[in-house]
Amino acid sequence: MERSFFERAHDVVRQVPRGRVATYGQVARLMGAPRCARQVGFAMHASPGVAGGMPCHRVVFADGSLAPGFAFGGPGEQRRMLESEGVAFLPDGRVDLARCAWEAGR
DNA sequence: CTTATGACTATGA
DNA sequence: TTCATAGCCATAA
Repeated sequence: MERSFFERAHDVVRQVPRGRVATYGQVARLMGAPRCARQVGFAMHASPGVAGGMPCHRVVFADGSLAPGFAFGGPGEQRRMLESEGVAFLPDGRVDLARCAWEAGR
């Protein structure tokens, strides 16, 4: 079975532990496509959702910003969900990558 | 084959 | 610091 780019992205995002966040570029690199951060984002959009085993809310921009136009029920909903998992936020409204950035194999 | 789109990232002003 | 633009590459038509 050939795994589409989507499925590979899903596979990597699924490995992100609770209370941790990963950047699109990081996910792309782990799946063997360091230049395909945008395609990862598109895969998230096309993902089955959190209920489908895809914690796409744990995937953020390289600077810790959350995805614009989010659709889990509202942008504030994603932040609430991440905080509920133990992710720290900065006063600017960005994720504290210095504390919650996910490292592969950990 | 080419063109258009996009939940990104890096760079410059 | 923030904002705008260019480059990147997979997928669809």
